[in-house]
Amino acid sequence: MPELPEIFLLAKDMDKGLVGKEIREVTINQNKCVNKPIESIQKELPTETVKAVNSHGKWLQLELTMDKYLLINLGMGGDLIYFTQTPTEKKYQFRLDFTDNSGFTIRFWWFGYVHLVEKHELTSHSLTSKLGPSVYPDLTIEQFRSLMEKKPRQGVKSFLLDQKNLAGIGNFYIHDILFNAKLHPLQKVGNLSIRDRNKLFIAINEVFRASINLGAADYEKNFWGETGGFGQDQLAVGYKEGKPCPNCSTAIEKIKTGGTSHFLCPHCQVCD
DNA sequence: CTGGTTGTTAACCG
DNA sequence: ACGGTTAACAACCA
Repeated sequence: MPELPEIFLLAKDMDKGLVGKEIREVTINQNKCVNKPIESIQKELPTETVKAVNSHGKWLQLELTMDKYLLINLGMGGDLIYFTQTPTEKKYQFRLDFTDNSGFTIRFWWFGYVHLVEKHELTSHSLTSKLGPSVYPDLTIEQFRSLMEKKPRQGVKSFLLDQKNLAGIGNFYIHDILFNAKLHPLQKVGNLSIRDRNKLFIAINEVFRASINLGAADYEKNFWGETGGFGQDQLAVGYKEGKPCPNCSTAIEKIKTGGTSHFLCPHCQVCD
């Protein structure tokens, strides 16, 4: 559940369901996803209690007692699912059991991370300390404008996907965000008018709000193991090569933008 | 068997 | 230094 809508909802559900629970046991089936030896994590985590769960972009942050933090990234596809007695999922890389016999399992489709850090290490943690602000729901238009002013030469797609600028946008939602703002992915940030910048800000909020309202992406599972209601049917141009643009009926094109492909309407989204 | 993919980083190039 | 492009990680699907 890699992008912001999925992680945002997961953090909310985890905060609702896990605060106050005490960790009894940790199971790690893939040592590459953790940042310390398995034995030291299994020694450190038990007796810790969950204080709060927050999200930052595509990262989950479990705040524990004793100033420890568990930082989780589900990589490219993956789920984190709650259980009350025994896990509902059979395959998992990471599992946490609480003293009340509930717990959760984490399964990565591709590579993900579960890092245990001290509070004072948060500012030096290489994977999260350089993240920009989450794009939803608290980012203001003023912050968004000043971030863009720092990167005038970057292409707008590359700008939005770079987590050091803004945290949370990924390759699934980027197509419709740029379509809603009527922008070409390779347009330089510095060439965007004030109106373009405002439209882009609104587009990000519209797309993410629409997905969150439907329970996020339908290709991922939430904390309770249920899939969301936002899928390709809810997208305007993403993954719709050859279908008519909902705005002007021109056939949607699939183009290469660097290493990834991008779906756009060649009539509505043009580059200067 | 081949190619593509919702994420992230490092290495390389101009 | 900066932005763009690739490869690697390694799992699943068409």
